[in-house]
Amino acid sequence: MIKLILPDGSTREAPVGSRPREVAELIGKRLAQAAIAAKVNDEIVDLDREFPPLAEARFQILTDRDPASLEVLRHSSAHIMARAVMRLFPGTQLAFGPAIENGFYYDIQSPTPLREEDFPRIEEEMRQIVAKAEPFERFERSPAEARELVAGLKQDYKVEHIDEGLKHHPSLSFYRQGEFIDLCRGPHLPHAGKAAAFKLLSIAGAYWKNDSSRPQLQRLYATAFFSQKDLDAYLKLVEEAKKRDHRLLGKQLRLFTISQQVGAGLILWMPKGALIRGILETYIREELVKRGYSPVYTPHVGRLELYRTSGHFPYYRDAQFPPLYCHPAASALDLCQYRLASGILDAAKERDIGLFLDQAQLAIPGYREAAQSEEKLQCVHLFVLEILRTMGVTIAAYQEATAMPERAAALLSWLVNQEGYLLKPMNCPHHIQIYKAEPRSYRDLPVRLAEFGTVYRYEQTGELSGMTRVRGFTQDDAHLFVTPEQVEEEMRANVELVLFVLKTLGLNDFRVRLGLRDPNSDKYVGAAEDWNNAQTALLGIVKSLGLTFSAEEGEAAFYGPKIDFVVKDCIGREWQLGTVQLDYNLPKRFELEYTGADNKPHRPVMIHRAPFGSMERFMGILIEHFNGAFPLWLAPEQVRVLPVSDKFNDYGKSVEKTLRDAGIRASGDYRADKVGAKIREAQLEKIPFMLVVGEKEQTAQTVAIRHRADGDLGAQPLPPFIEHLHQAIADRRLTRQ
RNA sequence: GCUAGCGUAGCUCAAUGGCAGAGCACUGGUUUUGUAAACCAGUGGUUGUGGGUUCAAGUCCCACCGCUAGCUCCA
Repeated sequence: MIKLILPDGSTREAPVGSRPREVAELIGKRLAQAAIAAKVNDEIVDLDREFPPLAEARFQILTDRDPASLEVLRHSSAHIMARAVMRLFPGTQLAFGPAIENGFYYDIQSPTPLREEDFPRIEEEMRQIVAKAEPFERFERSPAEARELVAGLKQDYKVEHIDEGLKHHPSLSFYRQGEFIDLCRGPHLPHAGKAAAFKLLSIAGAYWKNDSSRPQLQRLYATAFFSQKDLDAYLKLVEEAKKRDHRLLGKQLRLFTISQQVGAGLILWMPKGALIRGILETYIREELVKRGYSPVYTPHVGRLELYRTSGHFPYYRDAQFPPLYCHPAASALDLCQYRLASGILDAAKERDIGLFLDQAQLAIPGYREAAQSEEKLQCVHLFVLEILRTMGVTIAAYQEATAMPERAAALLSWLVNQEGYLLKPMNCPHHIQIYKAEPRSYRDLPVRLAEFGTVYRYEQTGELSGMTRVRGFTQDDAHLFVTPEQVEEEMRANVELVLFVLKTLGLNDFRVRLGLRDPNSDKYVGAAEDWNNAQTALLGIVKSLGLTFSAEEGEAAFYGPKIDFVVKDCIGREWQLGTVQLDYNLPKRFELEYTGADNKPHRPVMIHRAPFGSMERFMGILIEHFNGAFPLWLAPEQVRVLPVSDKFNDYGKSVEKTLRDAGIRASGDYRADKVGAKIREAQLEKIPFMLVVGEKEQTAQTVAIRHRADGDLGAQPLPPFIEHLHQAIADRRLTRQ
């Protein structure tokens, strides 16, 4: 017998080999009917799963009121969807089909690609399946039997998955639903009839096992609820959220624009957006001065050699605007050098570099057809010789070299002597040169150099998105050069600065991510010991500040670990805003020093940090956060004066002038429109205050105040109203009161 | 970059392969207005770009550019 402890504390005995469903029936018929799944200790299991051989366990029947049931429903809905697709598109291969935050998906590969037009048919087929209310039956097989079973079903991805990941499991579970059998861990609904409300949402590509070198499948996104009412409410919520989209509001409120003529991913800040940005910059600049930062200015380009030294140019080669070389042959030779230096590559890397060379439009004769070996390098080599000959360039060391690495080195030594520039992808190398411009003593540290530095990164086309992912952006950047002893205090102060900034703007819905190195990856530079020290230091800081955070391997920068502040946009995508990063690597690469108290040279540690992250992304998120209704201190237009008719335009203009003289961003609407129309327009522009002026106000020398959210607030003389505005602005108030 | 979809006036959207349209905005006029849209008239287009099929292309085909969703990437 197993002793079950129910949520209310009561206990029940259940024989070994019995199932949750039987217990539910004993408790009550209605409960058994409403049951979706059960929770045994902390595990969610099928109603028909035998109890494990335990002496006692916490036990709970889950109904559609438990949030955990929703996940079960969605997982089962994924099976139902896959079954429907299999019926309509015979020969479809199935991959993974999990429940996700607001629904579920299934990755599939059908002989004919699915399109959104197919959704109604699929949904209809799903309804047919649901109407039959067939049970989900669980059974187990050994890995070898399981492999045979899925191979017999002609499910190649499932076979591959067993071979790659599951073959060492003692036993694998399957679920059968009518003719449909799927390898699956479960748990599932008792029967398909419980899947009351579902909707297919979108279709997109997704790589098999999230690996871009593997085949790309079709991912069908959908969602499911226990009732149509819940589904409708969810869909409505999504629709409402989409109205906050900064791309939409940015256009409506004329905050920014993107022109195809200027280029994709390049933000043009319109006057109103620029005004808000200016206020934010002033705000943070004042804060930095208080905190001992030194503002600096540096150019938008730098010598290539600088970025070779920092590592940015070679490391992010394919995510940068092409280098600007003065010599006409240098761009081509640079690409050839890059390829030669890369050596012989595996298939995945060869594909990537091939794509990169295609994108750079470097057509090396015979390269594509050449075997994946020394042969490809030979093509590059012959191409280099051709360039040297036709362009009249002599590189003696190259011509003399016999081995490919030697040739790559010879080319590089020619290239580094060429005049070449890079649009700066990072500000740190420039700030480092300012640090190096004078000898530094331990007494000078920390040196804190701050700049609104504009950087350029050639993001993949598919990544560009409004203001949140762009190709040119301005970081509210700073680099701190500190002694090892100062690291902790300075890191802490910067994390606190980020928290302060977020709080000022009411951005409370963020998460903290501790980005750590993936020890199995080769993409990180620097000594393991430095990494460990840095990571331990960061961990200590987030812990001591009492922040809830998630430590994530593989999320570090290539030169050091970081603490990121991540928020969600209106459609639920996550974006990194503020960041604080620790770096032992660049000080080494640039041989930074300060003189210690012992009169000997020491190496400083660098901290990279940006509380907003990028002005563009921050602005995008802020637009959505405020739904375009910026608080008074940020509103591009704070007050609009609305004369009731043009008889009162003169009085309106005097009110407007008084406001402007008091430093308020005010305008007036003196068109021959009714006041209702003027109000409507000001409301749509989300202007915080409207001042209606007519006969009464002119006579009494007052203004009738209307707030965009709170409506008519009655008449008041101008001076106290201005005083109120001044106070709210000074306090950076987020609400009217 | 990849998969799927999309691109018509400043904005939101119409238009069986058969004369490119509406509303809003804008301009001019009338109205003199009291808390979310007064009325009349007018301007506005090489249908993203370039090719092709066709008697005829916004519509069909190809390439490129851009946008959207997701995947991969993200200093």
